[in-house]
Amino acid sequence: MLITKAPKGTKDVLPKDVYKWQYIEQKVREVCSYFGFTEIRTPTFEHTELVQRGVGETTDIFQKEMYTFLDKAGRSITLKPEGTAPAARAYLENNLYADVQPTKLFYITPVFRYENVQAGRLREHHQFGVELFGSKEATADAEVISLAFTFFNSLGLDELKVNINNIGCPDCRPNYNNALKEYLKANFDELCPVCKDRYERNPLRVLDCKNDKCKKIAEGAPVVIDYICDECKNHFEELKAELDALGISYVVDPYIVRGLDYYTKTVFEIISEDIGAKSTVCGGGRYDNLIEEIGGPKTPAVGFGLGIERLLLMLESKGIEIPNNKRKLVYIASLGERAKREASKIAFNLRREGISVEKDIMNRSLKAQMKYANKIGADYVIIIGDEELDKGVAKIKDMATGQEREILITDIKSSL
RNA sequence: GUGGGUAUAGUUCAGUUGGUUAGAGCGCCAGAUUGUGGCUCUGGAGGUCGUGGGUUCGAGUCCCACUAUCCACCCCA
Repeated sequence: MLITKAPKGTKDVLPKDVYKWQYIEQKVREVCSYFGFTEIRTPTFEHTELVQRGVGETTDIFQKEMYTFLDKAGRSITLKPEGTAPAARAYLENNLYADVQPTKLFYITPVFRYENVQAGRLREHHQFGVELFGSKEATADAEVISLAFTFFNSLGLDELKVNINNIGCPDCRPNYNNALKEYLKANFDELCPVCKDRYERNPLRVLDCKNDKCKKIAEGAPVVIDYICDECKNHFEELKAELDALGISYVVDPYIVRGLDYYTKTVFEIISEDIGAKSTVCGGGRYDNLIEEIGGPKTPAVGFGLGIERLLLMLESKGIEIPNNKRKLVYIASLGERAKREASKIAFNLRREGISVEKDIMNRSLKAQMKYANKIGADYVIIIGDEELDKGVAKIKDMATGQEREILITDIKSSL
């Protein structure tokens, strides 16, 4: 029973839908090439420690959503829950930082999180992601945001809601953390056990605790953006100026707190209200400490992740049709033993010349073959019976118009 | 981790206060003058009513559990 069911939160992409994925992937590659981003493919699983250092120990992802197991040699392995840490690891491992900078990468990859399933939320989903290593400039942030923007536009999505925020850097975050802790201190005893832990390790996360009491306490808490240092403030202003210049409209949302610990300074997200639960389609930001955190040289970086399943839902809800350009298809209908054999030969030869050809492999009647040809959307049907065979001719029927004419078998290719 | 809905043919769904052989549309297959698709008509195949218990003379229908699935909270893409 269970073996005929894909695991919870996973989905098959069926032949009738594959063209949508191929179209999206094609657009990804196209737009990325315009921006000079090149593709990288990293493994499906990584050492658990990389993921741990990458997304951070205090995140939901690390604490309850990882697919982690021991391999046969006792190594702890985790299916990647996001694409940034693996890309950063590959950047380091392959010394890409030693090449000319910046390094601009993109990827399309499955990611895995053990979550409760709902509309637009799966346990395995696919992300198109982009990582720009080596630049600390706000123009790099804008480059990445504008890439996402252009990508959406290329699919016909233009009324986008881009939210941005700046959550500070290691220099100024402590100021904010202190202010926040000072604020939280009064009600420390009321906090849930998890938040008591967060209070020391990463107080920012207390702000998005699900516990009702914690939420209540967090309501009047100070906002990060009021506490950031001059450098962060300038960075933020520079980003806004850059986006203004590009004509990309955005909203400053001081409450964006991304769910990954590695973010510094810029964070942003692109929201879609109409794909079931209101949700993020694209989320990203700057992470200037991650590379160093996982053992590399201090390297500024910025990137985003974009959920392809959610993107598909969004396109559907907006009524945007994805083009499905089918190839011209020929069906060879045959009647009689000799004609059947001849049909096989003709099909084989045409296929080797780059034409899409189908023929009967079900031993059906001519009528049934015609029906089949119609159902699979054949543009032309070549009909061969023993009568035709004797004369060296075949009938060719244009399925759209219903018109039929007789041609020489040797002329089939030129008649299509 | 929390809450709610649903579970009957391949699919979308009916199924009357529990009562005999569980139905329809679509799809699939086959026929409707001998070698021709779409439209129409006719026929056919296909269901241990999610699984396991219980109540009852009798359960697709009522009760419980489990599982699956959908939706939402939270969080995320």
